[in-house]
Amino acid sequence: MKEQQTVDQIYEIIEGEITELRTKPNEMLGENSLATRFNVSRTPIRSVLQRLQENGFVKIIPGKGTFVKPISIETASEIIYLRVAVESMVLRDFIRKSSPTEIEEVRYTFEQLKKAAEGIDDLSTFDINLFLQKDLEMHRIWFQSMDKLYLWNMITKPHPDYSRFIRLDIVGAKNVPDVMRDHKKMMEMIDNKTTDGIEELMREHLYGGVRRLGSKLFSEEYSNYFTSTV
Amino acid sequence: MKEQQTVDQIYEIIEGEITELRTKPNEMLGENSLATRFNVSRTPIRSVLQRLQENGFVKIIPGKGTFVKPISIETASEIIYLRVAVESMVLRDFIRKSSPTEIEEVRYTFEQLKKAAEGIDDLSTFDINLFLQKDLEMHRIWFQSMDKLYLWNMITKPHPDYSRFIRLDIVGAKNVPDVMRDHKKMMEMIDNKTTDGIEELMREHLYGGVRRLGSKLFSEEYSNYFTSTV
DNA sequence: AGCTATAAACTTGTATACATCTTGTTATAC
DNA sequence: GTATAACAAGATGTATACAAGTTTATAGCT
Repeated sequence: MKEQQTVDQIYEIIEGEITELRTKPNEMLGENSLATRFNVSRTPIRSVLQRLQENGFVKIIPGKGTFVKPISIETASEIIYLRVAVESMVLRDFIRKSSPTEIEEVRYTFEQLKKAAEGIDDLSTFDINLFLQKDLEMHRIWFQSMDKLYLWNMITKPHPDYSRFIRLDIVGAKNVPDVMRDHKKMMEMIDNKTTDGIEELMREHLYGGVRRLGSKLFSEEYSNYFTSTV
Repeated sequence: MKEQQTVDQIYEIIEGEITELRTKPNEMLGENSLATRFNVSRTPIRSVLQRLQENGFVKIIPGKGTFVKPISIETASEIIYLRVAVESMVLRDFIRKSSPTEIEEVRYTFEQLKKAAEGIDDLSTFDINLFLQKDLEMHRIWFQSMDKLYLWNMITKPHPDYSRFIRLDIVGAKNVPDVMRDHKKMMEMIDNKTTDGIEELMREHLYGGVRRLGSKLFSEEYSNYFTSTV
């Protein structure tokens, strides 16, 4: 039996291409062309496309075709709202209930993050991926300490609207100072064991990328990536 | 072409049976037997089973069979945690930003809920489904007013662990006073425009069903419904 | 030229034969 | 009686032929 791996690999490839906006919204994904491309029959391709539809990446229209769904700004915004709500509560719980060992773990990651951010003055050596990785890890530790790893995976897994929306923001070196400022405040709250204003801080932190997008969304180039009601 | 409806109908039936614990955890769902039962070929059945796997209801093991996944109490608990976080923030935002019209809408539903709860003294006329419906509607209005209907659907759609977990709780007339007490407090907060203690109230409200379960979970009858680490 | 109708070339949905893996049984050697 | 090995039955994975809907193109009529 051909390994089940095949279907998973194909799924990852196509989902990645949609998320990275290489295959654009409203573009068609024909079963036959994909079957030819991956050198398999239509059966495993159909399996992949149905999974993609179940996760909201495409819409299958019988007799017509399978199409990449347009991006809904509203839905993306609601996902961010979700993250603010959950991450605020997790961080609040972490500040209240975490053990000294867990706090040390966060501080260690925070120091690594600071170190990664220091290189920003010399762009030739600055490693943006390392920075983003440490950023994510800090958030993850809070969830892990509070035994909420399932939620963490639910929040960080690819959401069709949110994932593509933030792709449009250039996550580059110029955002590093903002991120560092927010994380410094969070670290202070952990040290002082104060939880006041966490929600506002988390809103600022997570909605940051949205603000930076500005009017770029309404340019001709991207206008037909989105659903009607922008 | 046979209507796509067929697959959706079969999916709803099987998912319902799993959620209602009629098909029990670890039970096998054979493609052939299901194909015979619904009088279709294996193809649409496979489509259904793959969707069920994508949503976490079953696990497909090639060459062996498709099995209903056991319930994870930890995951169910995290879903409740998620609801507490999101609903707390939504209600807080509702209290801060809602218009008089929207408040009137909530009050109207609350009055209907009270009316539905009054019949509890006479169990012959008491309609538990009407009560639960009005309960849900009150929560939904908050989300709708804050333009968070996508989140509402995400939270209330069937989660394999959470949905089956709360099934074990007898959602009966005896819980009505608890629910009414919580909703009364929420209505007061809306009237007084105070948000203090919302999170604790929401924890009490949503974790209520869990507490009532008690040691029932560890009885012989149910013990093998769950994953190892209870 | 323009409009209409028919057919041809797409699309996805379904049924089925065959391949491959797992598991349990059964027969045979010891 | 026991252990091992071969086999049979049943499970999902894949490829393919055919069914049915949708769009496009083309031939023909006005």
